[in-house]
Amino acid sequence: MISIDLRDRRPIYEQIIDKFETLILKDVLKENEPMPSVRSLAVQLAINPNTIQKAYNALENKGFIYTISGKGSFVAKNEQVVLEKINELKNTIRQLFVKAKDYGVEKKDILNELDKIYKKNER
Amino acid sequence: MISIDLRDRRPIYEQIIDKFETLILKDVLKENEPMPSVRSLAVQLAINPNTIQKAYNALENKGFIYTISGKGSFVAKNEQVVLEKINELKNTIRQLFVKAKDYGVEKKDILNELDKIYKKNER
Amino acid sequence: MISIDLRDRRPIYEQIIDKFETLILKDVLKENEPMPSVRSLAVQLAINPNTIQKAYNALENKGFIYTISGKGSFVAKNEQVVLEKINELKNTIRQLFVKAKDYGVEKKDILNELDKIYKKNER
Amino acid sequence: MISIDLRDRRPIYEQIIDKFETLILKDVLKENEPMPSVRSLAVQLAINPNTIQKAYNALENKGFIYTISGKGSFVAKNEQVVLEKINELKNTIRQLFVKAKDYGVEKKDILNELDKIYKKNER
DNA sequence: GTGGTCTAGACCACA
DNA sequence: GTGGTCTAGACCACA
Repeated sequence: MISIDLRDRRPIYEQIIDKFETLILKDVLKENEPMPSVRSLAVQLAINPNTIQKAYNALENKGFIYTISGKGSFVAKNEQVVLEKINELKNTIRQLFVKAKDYGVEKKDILNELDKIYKKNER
Repeated sequence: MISIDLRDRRPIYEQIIDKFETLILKDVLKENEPMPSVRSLAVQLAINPNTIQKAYNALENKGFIYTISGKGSFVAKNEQVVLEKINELKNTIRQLFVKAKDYGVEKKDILNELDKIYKKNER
Repeated sequence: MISIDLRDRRPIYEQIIDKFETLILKDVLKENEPMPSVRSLAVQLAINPNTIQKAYNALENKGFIYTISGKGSFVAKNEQVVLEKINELKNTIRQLFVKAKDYGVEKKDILNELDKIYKKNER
Repeated sequence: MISIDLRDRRPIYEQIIDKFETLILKDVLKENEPMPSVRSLAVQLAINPNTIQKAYNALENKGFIYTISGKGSFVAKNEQVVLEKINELKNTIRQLFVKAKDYGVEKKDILNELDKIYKKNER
């Protein structure tokens, strides 16, 4: 489910956070579903448990998971977190549009990219 | 011309690289124009010359500037580098479109953002 | 494994880059093998860690090693890098052949040198 | 006759030395022929006269030119210098052959390169 | 004056 | 422990 790219320049715990955020936002991991235990994931990825713990703590702080001590961690996915994340994404996209315009990229080129992803008559 | 944001989490030398890349790509700095000297920029930004040097080396490796030892550094801006950079930008944008679709963002929302930057009837 | 020649006119960091490139291309250092840590190599060669760091950064940029921050650096050796390096070498040799011809060196003299290295009936 | 590549990473005076050595060794500049005056070359190349002077001094030290004060510099080309230079070149070539063998380049590949320069039945 | 290299030494994030 | 960044400061070659 989760894999780590050692060649990736980002720190491991950040990659883990990112992977789980994506899985939760894509609804692959549903609300209240149990997260893999810190230990099992550490073994599976051949990574120090401290690193996994650090990632889980961050995910909890951000509101993506909740922990019941003695039972484990579970997917939280409150609606507010999802909206925040989507807004953040829109902002990033808008900034890149500004950059693109500055560099002389034409509007039609971007529309072209957009149509590759959202097919022609899709919403 | 150049300023450093100490609150920015990125390292100083990376901010400098980024600033100059943008200035060169936006054609604010024209081909063969002299770059500020390492020392003068270091004084102006109140930063150690080694840090500036590191940024300039990276800019030279990437093909944005060329250096004549004993004379200074100058804007290179070969066409290939510009095209590469623009392609890279388009790729990033496409990946974000995929992410947006995955998260359930609708096409019209993105078009909306696009029209904020490239006004309605602009190319 | 690695040694520095202080009489060599090339800067220290360049010598280090060169030594490791050779070890990797000769397959003395195999893929994914750990590189000596920056600090340990600095102690061993009695050289400042910054200088080693500079060499390792260059090796990473060139694709010879990859770095996991907090864990260390490892031999990358992707096939493309090897091929590039070999091509570069062939080009250098060809240019020297041109120079030799210009200077009036005869073909048999070069063949003679070649046979000293690749023994008579070797491939 | 002479041109400088500002993008070349080698110092200017070294490029000048190299260019003249080549011209003399190729017999383009014949013995006792006058060298361009320091001033005229400085103007022509838009370079500081000190830099030209430094190159001429080096060429004189190496035995490629001789100077008659008040009259100018002239091509020397003594036979010994030529032989030294050719030997140096052969050594460089031999070292590259060793490197090539180490990297797994086959003998026939090098012979192939050689035949590109010295046509098939040439001496 | 200009860039290039190097040292000594510090502090930080990450594993 | 490991790499990454940065400072202060020195010395050198080159123009």
